[in-house]
Amino acid sequence: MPLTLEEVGKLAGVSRSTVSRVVNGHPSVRDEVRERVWQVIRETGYQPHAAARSLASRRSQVIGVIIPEAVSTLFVDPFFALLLRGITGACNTHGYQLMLSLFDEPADQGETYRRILRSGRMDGVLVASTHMNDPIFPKLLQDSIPFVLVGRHPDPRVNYVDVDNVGGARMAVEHLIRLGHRRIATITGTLNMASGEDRLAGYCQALEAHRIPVQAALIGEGDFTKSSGTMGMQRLLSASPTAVFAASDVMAMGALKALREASLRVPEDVALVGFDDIPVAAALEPALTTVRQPIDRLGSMAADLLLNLLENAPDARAPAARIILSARLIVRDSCGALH
Amino acid sequence: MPLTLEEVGKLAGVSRSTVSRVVNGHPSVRDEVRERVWQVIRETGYQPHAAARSLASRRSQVIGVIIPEAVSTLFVDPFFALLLRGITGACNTHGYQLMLSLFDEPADQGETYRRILRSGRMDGVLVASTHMNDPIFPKLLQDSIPFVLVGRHPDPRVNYVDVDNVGGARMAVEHLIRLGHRRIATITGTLNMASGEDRLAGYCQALEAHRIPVQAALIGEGDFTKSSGTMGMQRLLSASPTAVFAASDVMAMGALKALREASLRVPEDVALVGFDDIPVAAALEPALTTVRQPIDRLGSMAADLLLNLLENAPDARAPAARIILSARLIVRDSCGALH
DNA sequence: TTCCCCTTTGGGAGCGCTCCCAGACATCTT
DNA sequence: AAGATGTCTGGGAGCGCTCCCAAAGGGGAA
Repeated sequence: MPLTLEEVGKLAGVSRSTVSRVVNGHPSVRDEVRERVWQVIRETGYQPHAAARSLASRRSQVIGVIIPEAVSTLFVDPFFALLLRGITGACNTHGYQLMLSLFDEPADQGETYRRILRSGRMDGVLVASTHMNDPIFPKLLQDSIPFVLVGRHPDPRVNYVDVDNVGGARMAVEHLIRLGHRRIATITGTLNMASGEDRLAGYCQALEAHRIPVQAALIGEGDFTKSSGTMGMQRLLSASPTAVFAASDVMAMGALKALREASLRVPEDVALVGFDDIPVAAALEPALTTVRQPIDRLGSMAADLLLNLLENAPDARAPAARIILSARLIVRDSCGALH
Repeated sequence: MPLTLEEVGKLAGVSRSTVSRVVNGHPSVRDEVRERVWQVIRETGYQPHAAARSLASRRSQVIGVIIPEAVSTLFVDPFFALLLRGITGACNTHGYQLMLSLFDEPADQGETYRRILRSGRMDGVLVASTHMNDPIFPKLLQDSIPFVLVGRHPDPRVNYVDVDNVGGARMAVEHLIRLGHRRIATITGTLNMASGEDRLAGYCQALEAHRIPVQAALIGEGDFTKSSGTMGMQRLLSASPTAVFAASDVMAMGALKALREASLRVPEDVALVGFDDIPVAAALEPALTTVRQPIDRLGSMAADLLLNLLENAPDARAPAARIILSARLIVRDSCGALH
């Protein structure tokens, strides 16, 4: 049975209200009284009751992180772990708590949505959704629940933070061009995800910037899984590319397997570049050249943005914030640059 | 401005109390009335206010997951992602929410502990701590906060779920013995973590069971990081082992690097076995033989156990539950069994 | 018929906090 | 000296729910 404000007040010889003021840092308390109250709080280990506070103040100091169903299968991807680390970092410094929801059941998404988001449990949410047409966005907008998306979104009302997928992909492909490659293939990610689209766009931009025609035969569609990388590569082999840009490291690993099976050496016969810089990329044989995303910054920026929205005047008329973090090319062995 | 019980009641022509009974499935409501109330709830999308509910009922339907500081650096490890997936699965089926806390600041751990655990925000917690002497345990016990530990703990009051690290390690080493190895080295994990200790114990047990003397020269201490695997392997080289059991796949990868640099082939010159079966283990060259833990079952079992504790009579006199899940040897190329 | 009991319903009293208003003084002002 | 400020403090009135008790009404037993 923890103490209440009232009881702390009695111990310190003041009222409930004064203790509340002290706890919340309200200035109009005499120094001497404030000190006495803190003393009691310290001695007793008093801690305000979160539910009571949130009932009375209409805010919970909790934000949610929502990872929709489609993504949660990919949850093992270190991406989410890093993202969560960035998010919790920001939460810790702002004294917020984090509620994690994986939307597992596609069936009654509406029901789950209601239970989780309309119970007043969280002040705002971060959504890590890859599908821009996820039905959650209209709902969040309609309920005017403050939210920030991790990933690009076309709706002008959506606040988001994203990595510069286009620029990252362009860097990767331009690096291959600089190394003299002209027949550069790509294995794309899922094309109805923003990251899949954007990385393909970056590939195309790089080629066009160097007046290299974009050829359908050099574009293999994948879905970010390793096996789609292998299959994509196998299909691309007939076009005999001298270099391949895989839209994710995982797919690059799949491609590597296909190349090995075709007795092609990397980078001697085919140069390979990935995207993501997952932890094993450096440990592969050959070490994978790839594009690194500042994932935990992505998380902390998204959280910062959301907390900002919550703390400062939530001015509905202000335009939505769109933050793009730049990616970085990490040159290793698989592109042949170091030979 | 969401509706309240009172307002739903007015719309349905009944009182607050009746609506509450309907929402909570209390039996003593006339069927006709119940139906009418549900009708209104469905039409209006009414959702009870979590804070009010939790204030009045003294329970929040939220459990916490605490990952202490020492571990959060390793958070990128897919272990935690899988564990979280298991946990959220169990939470979703029981209608609980999950609050995630990474204890980042070792400095004021006491302060953070208080803020997070004594605010009444969660009904119980899962602790993913690797250090058995983590100061959090005495605090949790003293505050009698229901909790379940993921990982072994000697205190008889602690409920825990763990993987059979001893048995897993023994399996791995016995497999090497069966393949004819006698000079089997090990690179240990951090030795004040239960998993580090236990895997070493399994290694020793396997040797002893086959009357092979345990030699200090064949035991290299690591700390679960890749570089400690490399360094450990380098030190062990002078003892010229024919096989190595690394207490984690990540360390096995480090060891692989050291072996390569020493121009030793795996598995021809030295057989190598890891532990964990992280996703890349299969993709390594050679594919790594390792021990697989049922990580997401670990998470779901821990959550189930905790929710059980919360839902059913929290009988303080009942002995703590200790659940051990068995591990499984995954034979691939690096141990030489397939040659 | 009268009484008792059982089912169903309504309302009061909190849960522990925040927010606001008013009161008690002390300090200025004119 | 009297009023006008200003500073600090206490208490009332909720926040939206649960829990309990009591009341209303119906049915059966005596």
